[in-house]
Amino acid sequence: MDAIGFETHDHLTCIKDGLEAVAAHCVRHRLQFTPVRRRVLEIMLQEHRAMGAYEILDKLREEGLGSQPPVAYRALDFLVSHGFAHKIERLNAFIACAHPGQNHTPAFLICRKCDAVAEAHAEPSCGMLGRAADETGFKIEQAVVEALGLCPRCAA
Amino acid sequence: MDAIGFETHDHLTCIKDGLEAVAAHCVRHRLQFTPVRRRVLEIMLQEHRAMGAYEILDKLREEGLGSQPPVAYRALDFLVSHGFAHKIERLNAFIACAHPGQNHTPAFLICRKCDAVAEAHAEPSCGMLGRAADETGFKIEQAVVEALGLCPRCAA
DNA sequence: TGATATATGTAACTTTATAACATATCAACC
DNA sequence: GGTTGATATGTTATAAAGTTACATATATCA
Repeated sequence: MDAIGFETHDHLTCIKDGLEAVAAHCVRHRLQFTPVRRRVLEIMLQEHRAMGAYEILDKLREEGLGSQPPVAYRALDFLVSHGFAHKIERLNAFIACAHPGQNHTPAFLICRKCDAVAEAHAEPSCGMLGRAADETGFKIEQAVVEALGLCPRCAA
Repeated sequence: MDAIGFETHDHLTCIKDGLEAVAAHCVRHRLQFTPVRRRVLEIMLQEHRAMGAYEILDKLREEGLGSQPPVAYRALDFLVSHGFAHKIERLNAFIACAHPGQNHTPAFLICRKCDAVAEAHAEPSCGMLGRAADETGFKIEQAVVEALGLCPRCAA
């Protein structure tokens, strides 16, 4: 319910905390937080915006961490499948999760003017969608919720 | 709130009614419902499922109605921008609208097993998303709501 | 009928994503 | 501590999705 992304904040802390939270989660769950995976997450945390896979790949390439698409896509698959990052379907882009580790259904507010993305929380089983699913007998496992519009800054 | 798509129905009628509703809407609004646009909508109504742009293009090509990607994408842009069809972001695919002409915010229930898609109705300004938007001052103009899971048939 | 806007035809290209297979590294058991 | 099976990376090639640009045609309306 809290949206993260349109406010100023202590960015160094947010990068550090994000990385540490994921690192800790990986230790607890015996997941391999390898250099490429770590760096991809760090890049997304640093940029703090939705980035295309090839844009991330360019950064990896500069650093000698991998130069071919599968390197980026595999790291992103890992991060997304464990909830450390999300794919913004509407933008074909990826963004670091604002609540890593916590089991949640993200919803995004995407500014069409400046491309800023804020992550909010949506409960798919609630509301009209949940009701429609119940009525038809559909079992929701996952949900993509993306709102497009104008962020506070661009609306002003 | 009503989901359309997981039930059996009179399909010939649904194709005919869909085309007629769109044709009438185009007349009222002075839109050009050209042969390619009409045929693309008809293909989607006939198949009654989400189809990729290139899959639609293949059919057009067989019929001599156009052979290059822009032909399909332009027709789809027209149909989507006027609400006669929708893009399913998660599938990079398109589907005929179940309520053509009516101003609405569609929500989709997508079966991950059989790829069937049902169109329901979602009000983006309601619920948690609307609340998050209000709190941050974000102005929602459009929303993508797509639930993934199992349709009644595949769940059984 | 002429001017303007809208739609189509076509070639070339960009962006996004995956398949397939070889090599390396990890992890955990004996 | 080496062996083995699973997991991760490197690399080539290719598939799938979408756009640009520009020429031509058709519709709309004064």
